[in-house]
Amino acid sequence: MPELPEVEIIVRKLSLKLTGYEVSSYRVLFPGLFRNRSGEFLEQLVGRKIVKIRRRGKVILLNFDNDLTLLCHLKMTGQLLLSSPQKPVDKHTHFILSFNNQIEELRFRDVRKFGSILCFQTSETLKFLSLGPEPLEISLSRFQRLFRGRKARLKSLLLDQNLIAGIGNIYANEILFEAKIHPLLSASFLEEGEIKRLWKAVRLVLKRALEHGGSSIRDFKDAEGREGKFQNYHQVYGRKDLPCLRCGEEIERLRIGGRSSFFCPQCQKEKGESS
DNA sequence: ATTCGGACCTGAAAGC
DNA sequence: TGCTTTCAGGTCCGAA
Repeated sequence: MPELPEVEIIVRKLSLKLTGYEVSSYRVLFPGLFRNRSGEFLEQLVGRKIVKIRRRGKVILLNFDNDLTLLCHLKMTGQLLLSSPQKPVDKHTHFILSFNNQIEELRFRDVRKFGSILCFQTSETLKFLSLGPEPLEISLSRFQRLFRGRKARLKSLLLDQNLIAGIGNIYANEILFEAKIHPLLSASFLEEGEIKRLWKAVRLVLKRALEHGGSSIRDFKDAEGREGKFQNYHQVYGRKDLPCLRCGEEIERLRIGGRSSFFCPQCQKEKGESS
């Protein structure tokens, strides 16, 4: 469910609330959540303090003061929720981290169970992450270099986390609309001006999404259980057959690499060869 | 080298 | 009403 803006919203709140807290106990309700038997490290978290919580792409990293890190990926329906320990635990809650300050605990909830947590040495972190640059930090010139010599469809490249980290299906669609580029366009056909538009669109769309607290289509909730509002501002995602908000043409839907792709055939003209 | 489909899961919504 | 099909903010793997 969550892409860069949603994950960032969660991380900001967790960082504010949990930094400095000391772990008092933990509960694993669904052991499959921990891959590579990394759950064996969990015992070492008890008595340790959280020193930093950060995001890299769509990944959430909780750093503890003994060189251990929890790496969380929410995949489609994962949630990290701050909750009162008194609140009943529902059947989709798979992991709970409790703190000495007993006012709030952290619960990992995930209906579809695609999400995962790894626990390992902080210094090993880089070995687990082969992610491309951050979309809000990359310079225009480096952004241009990303697409050099790439023949794949632009839409698929935007979703490639090794190329650029954090963009998912909603924002890839919205970014291409903002940049007025057809989703089937091969990256090698991108012109200089289009790349610049794309770079600007990436920044604009992600920043706007952040300002509106992310997109809640069905599952996304922030760390305090609140929904985002950016879904109310989507231009194309989920709007098949509805009029384009810019020109009135009907929004179309295609399948590209197995993912729904929404675009305006008028605003995002297909030019030349693309597939 | 790419691209595609399927797998991993559950549940909501749409279709009949 | 109820049964069936389709679809979903992600990624990984193996087969064409």
